Amino acid sequence: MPTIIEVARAAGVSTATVSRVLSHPGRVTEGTRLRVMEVVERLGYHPNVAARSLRTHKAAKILVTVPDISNPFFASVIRGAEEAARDADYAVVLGDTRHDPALENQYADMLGRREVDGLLFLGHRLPDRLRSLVAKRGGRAPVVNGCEYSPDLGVPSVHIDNAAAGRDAMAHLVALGHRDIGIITGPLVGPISRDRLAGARDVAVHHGLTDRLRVAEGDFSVQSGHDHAAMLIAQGITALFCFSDDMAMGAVGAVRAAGLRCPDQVSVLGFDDIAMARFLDPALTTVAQPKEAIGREAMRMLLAILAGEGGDASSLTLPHELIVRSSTAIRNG
Amino acid sequence: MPTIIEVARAAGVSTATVSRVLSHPGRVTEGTRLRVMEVVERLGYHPNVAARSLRTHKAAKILVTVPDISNPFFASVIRGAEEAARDADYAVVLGDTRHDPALENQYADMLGRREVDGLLFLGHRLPDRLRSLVAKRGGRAPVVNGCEYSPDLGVPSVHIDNAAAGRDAMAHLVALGHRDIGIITGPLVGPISRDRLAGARDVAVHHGLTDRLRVAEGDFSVQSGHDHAAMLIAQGITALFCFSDDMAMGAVGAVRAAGLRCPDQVSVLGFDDIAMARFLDPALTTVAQPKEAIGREAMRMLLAILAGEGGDASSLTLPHELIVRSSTAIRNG
DNA sequence: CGGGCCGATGTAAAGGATTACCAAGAATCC
DNA sequence: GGATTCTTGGTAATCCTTTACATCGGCCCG
Repeated sequence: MPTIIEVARAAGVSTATVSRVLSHPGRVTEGTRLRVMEVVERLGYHPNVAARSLRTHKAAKILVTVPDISNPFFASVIRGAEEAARDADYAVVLGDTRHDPALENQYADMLGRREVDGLLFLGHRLPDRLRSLVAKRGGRAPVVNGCEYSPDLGVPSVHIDNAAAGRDAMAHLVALGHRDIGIITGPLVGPISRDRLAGARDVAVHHGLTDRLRVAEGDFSVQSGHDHAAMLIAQGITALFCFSDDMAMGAVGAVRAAGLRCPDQVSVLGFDDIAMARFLDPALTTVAQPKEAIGREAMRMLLAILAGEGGDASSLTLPHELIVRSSTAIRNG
Repeated sequence: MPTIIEVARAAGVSTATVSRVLSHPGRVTEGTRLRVMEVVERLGYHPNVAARSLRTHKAAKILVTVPDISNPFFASVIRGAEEAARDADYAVVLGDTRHDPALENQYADMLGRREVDGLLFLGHRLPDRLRSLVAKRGGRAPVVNGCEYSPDLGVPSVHIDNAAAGRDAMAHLVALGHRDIGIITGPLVGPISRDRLAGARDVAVHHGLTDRLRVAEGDFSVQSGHDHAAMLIAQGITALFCFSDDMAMGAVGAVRAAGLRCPDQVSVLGFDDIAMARFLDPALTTVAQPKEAIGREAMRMLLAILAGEGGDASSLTLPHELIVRSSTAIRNG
């Protein structure tokens, strides 16, 4: 493992020149550049990142925390984030927090240790440790949120218009003639679910269905979708709006388990449009989110903050789309 | 951002003592330990990782590369790996290589730059850059593979017995009376698919079905499962063995699209037992892999190599299990 | 032809922690 | 009580790069 000193010696130049060849090629003569590069190749030299990081105060790493990596929605967001990071020569450190605030804080400490340059968090909770940092530096703190939008957090974020999405979904079910509608939300501590629910409620109110709306709080997992759906079906709903495709999938299972058919007797509407949604039976009607774009744009926003670009970074709303497939149908009877 | 020097000054000790308090608490008196810790807390001191890493030659990071993070199987493996890493105070750097050898190599360079201490790769390709390293250090190189098993790679690995799994799955279909069986493999360049296929072939040969077996090479994605299944169905098969649940899901869609029913006219058998397999319609018969355990054990193996424990690390085979649900049934007519 | 400038390169000082080695005081033993 | 061993903690070298500043020619211009 050669160091810059050995390269310098072998090339007959100083370490400063070697460093410049690698980091600021424009600052050296073409001749020396070639001479040094030849030695670099021959010796297989790679600058030691710890030394570089110590000197430059940059880690070239971004921490991405996610509440549940086995949720395919988050996996896609991460993919987008990773791609954007790589394009800018940053690496992604992954933190799977399993919805655990203690783990979220533990990971957030990496920012304090300067182990990473920034944090992109996909949950809804801003780790306690970061409160003061964000309070002090506001939109200039190297912290960005993906998916959730809560202005009071003081952290820029990339997301869809969840209230509008909730309205669109609900309006679709109402338009199909459904009156007894059940909703399975995600954790209501998060603005995502609250906004979607608020949107859905708007539509219910507008159609005088306020009292007939049934709401259950799920956790985005297949299992919770299944369990809550079973309960709501027993209460006589004819349509279910689930805040994730995973839960919708569980709900379809519950419909069948109850001896009913989807969409004939119970319509099910999901959220996210994960890859397999179209291949399910019935193919899932769902609200598509631009998953990779959310990750990509959130990462870009974070990198822009790190580069000191622009004014105070603010939030970005990306478009969603209701995709009608076969899991929703006109109310039967 | 205080440094160790400021802490030392404030506590009235030398930097060496502060360092010892933090890294080797046993080497100092309880009294000084408390005194130093008090200052550490008060100042909010965190050791700078770049400096530590420069000095100790350890990055406390492991690179995990995955061909496709949006594949739920890999997501689960990563979750297990991340957990094991965290338990040992290592962080996970994520590399989504998208099956691209160039990206695999780019990520592998992180090992050369000492940016990470080890590599856990979940694909089937050992990056070129690592060839010589592995050739030289064999099982002592900080490189471990998850899922795939190829002895000729010279890299320790954690996996199931894919040949046996292939036999089990095939035997199940044959026992149900199927004779015209189609197989949709993953990329055949990888040993996973080759081993499973070999196992399946064994059973076919044993039952004199060699000539009736139809094999198509997929890529584990839902879409490829759908497309290849459509083709095989047209050739008259009555059962399909897919090497991933995603592909099985696509295959079930193709069965329906062909106007047939699963499992009545075409049985479909998957692989992995992803979370939603049981909630699909029909609930998927599949070969379960201990996904998180694979990740966890592979990470532990890697950490053991880094700790210099044990002899040459070798491979570990974890148990698989055929889970019979409703997507496979006795051959009809 | 001399001074000023500019571009290319070298010199050396950070950057912040760990730890080998050493010194000094305390405990132990005969 | 003096020699010896253990503890405890300090001194300072070291890990490897980056970069501010210094230097040194060469070139241009008056």
